[in-house]
Amino acid sequence: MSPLTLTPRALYEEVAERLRERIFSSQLSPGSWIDETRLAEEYGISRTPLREALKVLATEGLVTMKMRRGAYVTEVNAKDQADVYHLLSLLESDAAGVVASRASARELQDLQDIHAELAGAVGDTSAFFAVNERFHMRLLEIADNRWRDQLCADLRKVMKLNRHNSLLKAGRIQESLREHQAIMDALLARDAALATQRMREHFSSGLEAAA
Amino acid sequence: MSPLTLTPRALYEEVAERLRERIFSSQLSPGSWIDETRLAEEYGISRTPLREALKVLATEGLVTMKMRRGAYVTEVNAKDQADVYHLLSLLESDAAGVVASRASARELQDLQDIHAELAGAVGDTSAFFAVNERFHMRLLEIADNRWRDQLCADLRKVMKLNRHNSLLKAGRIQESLREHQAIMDALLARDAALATQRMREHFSSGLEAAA
DNA sequence: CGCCGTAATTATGAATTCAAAACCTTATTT
DNA sequence: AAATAAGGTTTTGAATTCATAATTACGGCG
Repeated sequence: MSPLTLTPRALYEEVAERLRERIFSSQLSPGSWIDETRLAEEYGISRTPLREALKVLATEGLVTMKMRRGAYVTEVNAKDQADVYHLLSLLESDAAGVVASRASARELQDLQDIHAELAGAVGDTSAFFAVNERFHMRLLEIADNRWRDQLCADLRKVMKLNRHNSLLKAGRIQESLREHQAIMDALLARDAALATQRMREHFSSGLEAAA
Repeated sequence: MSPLTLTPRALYEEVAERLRERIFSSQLSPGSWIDETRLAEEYGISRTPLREALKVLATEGLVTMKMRRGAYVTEVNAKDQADVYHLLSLLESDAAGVVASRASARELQDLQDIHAELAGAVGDTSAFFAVNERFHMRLLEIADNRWRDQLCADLRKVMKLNRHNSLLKAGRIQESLREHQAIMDALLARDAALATQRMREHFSSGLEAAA
């Protein structure tokens, strides 16, 4: 069976995504050599798209290419995680401020609807996670900066794929909901500075919970 | 004795660099299609390393890959330009705050040295540009977040796609120098909030000058 | 017993080949 | 004459092949 036959995205992108997951879940451990031939065979593809994916990952900094000796997994340590989280917080907090200033009434209503869903999903952890993700996504969408969207998506991948540093701890659901409420209040009040600050606090407490 | 000089970096990197130059000099203009076959022939190489280079550029945002129709030079409209600039401002301003809080005396001295160089290069526009670039680079380096470094580098490349929106207008040299001085003062005073604010203002006036 | 030099093996980097999708031209039909 | 269907051409994406660098294995030698 070939799981890669029908590809909505380019093959090299698909492969890059799979490799990222392996890297962040430590199936490909930091510092280790990446065996092109073995992986290509395992995925049932040739080395060509795999090598393209590796070069993409090298540009992203996840992989280090050594001349004539192949690709090695770059180490993503605790500091890296913290650094990425910091950037995510910075970008999304700013987005919250933009939304508070410029969102239409309709868009704020959208967010409020999602927030209501979130409140209703307190019992179901995985549903809560999913709705939470949607809230943040929609917020970014409304902030209307496709470059930021891309950056945040990439950064979130880094965070999400490390199982030990989930963006949202199970035990924090009630607290997280309250923080979201506070953010919504600031957005509805059109207070950009407050929305920014509360989003930053939201991220900040997420970090403490992860520590 | 050293054949390393013949292959200082990988071929695909060399090609990527050449393509960047062509893009920045508008020999490859935004929106235009990139003819793999023609370019490979022109460089006297096969399509394989050229395609690898294109994928790297796509990751950087300079090039857009369209499924089954090849590579196109990314087109950045005025809004894109503003959006990217906003992110650059956000990230570098935050970096300035971090530097103010955490830089060692030695590192601040480094910045001051570069700043002194900058002051000495007021007469030579291209030298001023180069030193200015170095100042910002060094600041990021000291902020010590390799993920941000990468993001900023990529965003700056995207800014360079539009020749008319240089990050630093020739006519603003004196003003720019004063702003750098103000930033340095805040850094030396270890005032993170002030450093952040002044860096944001520095970017803000750059945007006005570009408009 | 260990060290070095050389042959064999393996892996990388790049060219070439190949299948299929997109495109372009042309001719046919209404 | 316009629309469109057919066929041929170009171009992309990916597999395969090939040359060379690097690593390993082996054997002779000190």
